[in-house]
Amino acid sequence: MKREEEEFSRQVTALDVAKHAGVSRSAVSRTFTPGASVSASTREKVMKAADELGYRVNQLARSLINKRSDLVGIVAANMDNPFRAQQVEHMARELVEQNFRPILLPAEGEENPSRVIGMLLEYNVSGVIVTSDTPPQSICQECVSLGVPMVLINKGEIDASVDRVLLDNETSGRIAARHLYDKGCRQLASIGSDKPSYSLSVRVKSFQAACKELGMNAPGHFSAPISDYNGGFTAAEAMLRDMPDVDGAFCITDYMALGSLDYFRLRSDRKVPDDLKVIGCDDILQASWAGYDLTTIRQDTRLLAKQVVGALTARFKNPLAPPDIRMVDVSVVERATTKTS
Amino acid sequence: MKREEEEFSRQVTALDVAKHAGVSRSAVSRTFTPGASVSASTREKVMKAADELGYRVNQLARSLINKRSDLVGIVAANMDNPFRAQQVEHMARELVEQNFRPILLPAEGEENPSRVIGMLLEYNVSGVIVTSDTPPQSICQECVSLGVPMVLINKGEIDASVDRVLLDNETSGRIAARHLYDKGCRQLASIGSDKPSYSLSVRVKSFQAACKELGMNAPGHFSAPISDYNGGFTAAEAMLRDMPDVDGAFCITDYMALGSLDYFRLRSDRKVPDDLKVIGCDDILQASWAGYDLTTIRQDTRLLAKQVVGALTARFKNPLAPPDIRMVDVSVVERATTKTS
DNA sequence: CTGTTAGCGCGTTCAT
DNA sequence: ATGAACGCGCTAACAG
Repeated sequence: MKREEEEFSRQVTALDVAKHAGVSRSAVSRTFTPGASVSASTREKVMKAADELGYRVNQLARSLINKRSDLVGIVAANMDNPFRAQQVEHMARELVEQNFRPILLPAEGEENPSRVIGMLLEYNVSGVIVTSDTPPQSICQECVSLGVPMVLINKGEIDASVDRVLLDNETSGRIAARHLYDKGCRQLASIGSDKPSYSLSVRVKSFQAACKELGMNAPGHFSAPISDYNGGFTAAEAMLRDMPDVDGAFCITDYMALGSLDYFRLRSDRKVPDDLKVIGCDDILQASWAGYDLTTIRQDTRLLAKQVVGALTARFKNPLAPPDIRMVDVSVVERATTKTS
Repeated sequence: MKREEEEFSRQVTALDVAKHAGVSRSAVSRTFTPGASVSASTREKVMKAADELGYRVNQLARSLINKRSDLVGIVAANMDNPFRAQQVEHMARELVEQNFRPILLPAEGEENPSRVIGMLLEYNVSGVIVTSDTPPQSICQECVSLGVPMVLINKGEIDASVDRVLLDNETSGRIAARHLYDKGCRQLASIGSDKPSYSLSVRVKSFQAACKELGMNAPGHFSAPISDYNGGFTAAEAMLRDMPDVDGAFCITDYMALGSLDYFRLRSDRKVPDDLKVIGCDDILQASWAGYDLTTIRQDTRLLAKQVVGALTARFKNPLAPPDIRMVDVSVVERATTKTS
């Protein structure tokens, strides 16, 4: 079935197959073009010849005509964050599933954005997905102004007419406040980042609003330069110092929550959940580890990925449609850090 | 400088630039071809016109001629493992740096390998990088038999004539044994996976050999189905049950070590490092977290990435060279889990 | 339903 | 150094 003799010869082309099958080049092309009209007999002949020769369509040549490469750029940063890594993996998986090819472009802030832009534009990517704490503005603007379909994940501050997928941050904050309240906490605080992204600041604001509605004192807010483990660690320290009577904390990401939990356990005398209850957001894998067992608000990254790719394909079909904003539902996963004694 | 009026018009081509600059199309082509001969004056004219029109070379068309797409497939699985995620990120970064485009293909075991192979071959990838606990054999074989340059990371069992980059697993195991010995441990054990990859089994074997050389009892070995957090957790349980006098453990990956540490802390009365010392391997980010503070053997993923891309480019230059095997040095990072009291 | 023809955007001869 | 012509592998529009 397979012949391996021509390792270093030129790749087999549609013409080769055509000759071998005794048909025309177009017949071959049509056989491999989804919506085409070929008789069953010729199709069979072509398939046989193609199989014997080990023929594969050259998508590069095809996309030169179709004007769509089916390449999709994933611009991602902060992949040390487990949530981000999982996001990227599921996105890539979903893209492959839908017959797109994910090309991964790591990009921290504004580090060599021109190179990334070049990769995107010179390869005629069909679309771009951006997921990053600090999305590279210049990349987004360039794509938008050139009409390259783009989907932003959990970004809201960019006012441009761009498709977005975001989890229900509004509800997340409210759920967090409500959950802590139900568990008997009355002195709440939130732990976040100095320069929060849109998503993260919405979480804090809705958390604060919900606290007010529930008739609690205005919650404290403590933040660190970066929303990672160390950030959670240091913010937790600040919290206990400046707000000693805190009895419930909402960490805007699980990644920070892990740091906070370790601070409480290792550097303070507060016992979680007895003296202090903690709730996070994202439901990263680590949250379910026995060492943390963190109550959190789940974002289903698999669903998120589906929504993102869905938004992208919708945009392909209708490039002129108004910007699409999709919301992903959230739900509480109750674990040990908010248990009542 | 930039003109954004033609969002939905066809992309600007080299011919457009040629007309605009009053030169021939070849002149434009030459201007954007690294090793070409163009006079400074025409080059300047071309550049000006290109800039005004927002021209960018169409790499897809270019690669149709060059027969090299500069696309490099990264076939990766188990990206929940932080070490793997970091590896992928650094690889992608290095590839972009070297002007390749990483296309990310998540692949667990033998799940739809034909789709992945299609993505690789139909897009004429210049090369493939494989990193996975369970590398999809069929993909590798297909690529090898078709002469697609491939680099395997930390894989050794595949005998084919393929380039490989591996960290010094041999030394890792010896260092682990020696380090535990130096810290006063005498009853050692290793924690690993039921079906270890090449790398992981070498680590265990060299660990055992080193124990013997040091005159210690033969170390125990305990394993779990998967080399992840939960695997480390359950293997630790088995270890304490079957080998109660153990005083030093070598976890073949940090990912497992985290699970083991949590088991010791939460489900046993052994104190680390007083009753039991632990050393891991990889130096993932979590190992440095205050909650774990794990002594480990570092693999520099940045360096690894450089080696991988280096091996790939070397292969491009000389397709017929004998298989290249590159070793990455390791070093101990001493933290709390092996401290002496 | 089939084969023929004409490009897609580009690099590279081959003359000048 | 420069322009004209050709071809990379493929699809689409056109005739039969």
